[in-house]
Amino acid sequence: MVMSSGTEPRKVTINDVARSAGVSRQTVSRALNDKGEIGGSTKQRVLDAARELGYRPSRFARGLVRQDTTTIGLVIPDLLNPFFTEVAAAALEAARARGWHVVVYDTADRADEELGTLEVVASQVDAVVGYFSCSEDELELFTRGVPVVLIGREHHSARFSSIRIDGEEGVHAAIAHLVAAGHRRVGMLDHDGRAEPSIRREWFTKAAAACGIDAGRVVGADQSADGGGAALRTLLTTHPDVTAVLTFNDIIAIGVLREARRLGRSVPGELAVIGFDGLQLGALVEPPLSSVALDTRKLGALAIDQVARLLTGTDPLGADELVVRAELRLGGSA
Amino acid sequence: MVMSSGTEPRKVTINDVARSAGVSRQTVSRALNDKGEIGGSTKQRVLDAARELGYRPSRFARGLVRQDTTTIGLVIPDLLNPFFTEVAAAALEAARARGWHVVVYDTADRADEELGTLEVVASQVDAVVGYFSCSEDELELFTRGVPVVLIGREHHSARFSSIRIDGEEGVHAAIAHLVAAGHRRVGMLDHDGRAEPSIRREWFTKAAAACGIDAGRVVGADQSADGGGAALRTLLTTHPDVTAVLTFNDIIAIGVLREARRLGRSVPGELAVIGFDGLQLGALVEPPLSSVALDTRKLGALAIDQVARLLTGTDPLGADELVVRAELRLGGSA
DNA sequence: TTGAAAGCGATACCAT
DNA sequence: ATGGTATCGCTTTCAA
Repeated sequence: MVMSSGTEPRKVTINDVARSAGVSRQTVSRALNDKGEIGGSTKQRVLDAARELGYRPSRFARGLVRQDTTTIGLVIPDLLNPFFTEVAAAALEAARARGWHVVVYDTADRADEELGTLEVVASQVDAVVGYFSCSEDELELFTRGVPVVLIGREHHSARFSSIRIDGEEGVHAAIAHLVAAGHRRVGMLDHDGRAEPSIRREWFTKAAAACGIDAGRVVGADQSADGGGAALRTLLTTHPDVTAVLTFNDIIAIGVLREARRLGRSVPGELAVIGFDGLQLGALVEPPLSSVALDTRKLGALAIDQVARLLTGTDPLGADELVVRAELRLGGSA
Repeated sequence: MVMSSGTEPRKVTINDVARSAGVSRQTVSRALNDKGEIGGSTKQRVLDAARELGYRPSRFARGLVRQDTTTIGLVIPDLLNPFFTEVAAAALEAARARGWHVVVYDTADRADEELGTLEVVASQVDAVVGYFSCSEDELELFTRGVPVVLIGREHHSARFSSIRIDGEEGVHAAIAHLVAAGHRRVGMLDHDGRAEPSIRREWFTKAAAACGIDAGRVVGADQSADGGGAALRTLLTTHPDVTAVLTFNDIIAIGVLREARRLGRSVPGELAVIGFDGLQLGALVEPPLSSVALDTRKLGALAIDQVARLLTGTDPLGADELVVRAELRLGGSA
């Protein structure tokens, strides 16, 4: 265990162990892998030699010959965002159940570095799962050959699978709930879309129409609690008459709750709030957040399941099965 | 790109590409790795063939020969716990800066599976970082040869490094702050220690003594918001006279805030609350949580830094440098 | 510019 | 029970 001073601790290989124990490589291999067909004393001698030398089998050499170990890459925009944390935890759990390894990459919302990351990721894993902000063409280019499963984003190329989030019914239920409670002027805090309005906003618009209320009170919000607070102020300025608000996600909603408190506006009395995502975090705030809730565990599990099918070649799930439906979960904020 | 039906999509190797392009393996290698010494047209032909066949270099074969790519294993008890999320995010960021890959393992607080996980982890990575509940002997046994950096836990064996969390001053500041505000009966919600009281409780005891107040009002709490709420009830039963409370961590403190609200006890008026960890989450609740705050980014960065030293053989940081000091950060809850 | 051959570090298959 | 040899897929070194 003592290193000869001045020497680089060069990697100890199976050959070193074999030599030291006075046996052949294969015997070493047998001893270390608990295969039978080896004498007890020999085995012990090998094990001792291995420990003595501090031998660690190379995962590369091993992976090269036994083509098992599956590793998937999980790409997340921001692990500090509780929603992604939940998805990541779910994916980790599902992968773990299969004995897979998961390399996590937090792209830190840096779209500029995303492609570079993606290329590296793709070269290191058997499949990629997650959220990407780049175009499909770019995705395709930088993940050549690797199965890719997108979460919460539609795909057009057949190269990809995606887990769709269907919040249409849930949002409808939310709006219906608000309307039933007497609300007529319901606002929405959408996310700060770079371009088009979000699909969640479309659900809002549709539900509003179905419930016979106006859907024009919309402002954009940065995806953070602070962003939610700021957006609420804007909304109350541009549309002082709103009595309820639906938000793009729970983080924004939580910011709204906080801001409402600061403004002295009681929730749900003077302002009803419904978020989207159903984060566990929503139960910690006051009042507990009502939300169009997603089953994040199912989200992660589905993604991993689809990866498994893609990897093994067994019939992949169809688009209709790759859906997680959101449903209204009442807290106390609406 | 069309697969002959009925055939297993057997792995495409560099040889297939070489054959298809009518060149040798090494030429293919050159083309793919952007080495010079290759004709433009040849290169293009190879690239085309590779794309055509859907060729992906084996990461094992590649890793075997160029011994670069470093992968570290991050072991976390529960990714859904915001504290560990923050640490994980920090470690990911630090690793990313070095171009390392991080395989994340969420042991889901299952001590029974931890050793098995550990053994697998150790065989798949170049170093291991994280939180472990097993003994050092077990750790040593199941991570033979791999550098290990423990976070927030002392080590005795020289085999390990650890990042120490020093909250002594911070806790002292917290207690001093409470005492200065007139509090004399300060309780503590420690974690539900399996055995000894936590080190954080020791800090509390010490600080209380220094400030001349009693440190006997302590009850254990499960590490969750609900646990914090329940513990507060217990505390108020056993020690109805407390006017302030320090908690083992922020999650517990947040549960306390919620429970206090339910009990109609105003914070900080009728009950001052100070947590530990300084989670970002603390800013989202009402009132914003005062906390003995840890620099989680530094925590992660230090761990990764030490791993780097261990891996390269450059002088590792000493125990005195592997410390993250906590400091009191006032929110509004105390 | 290209190719042949020699590893990288392990396991598997077949002898003995 | 043990060892020899081929092999996994790729890069590097050295010739041509």
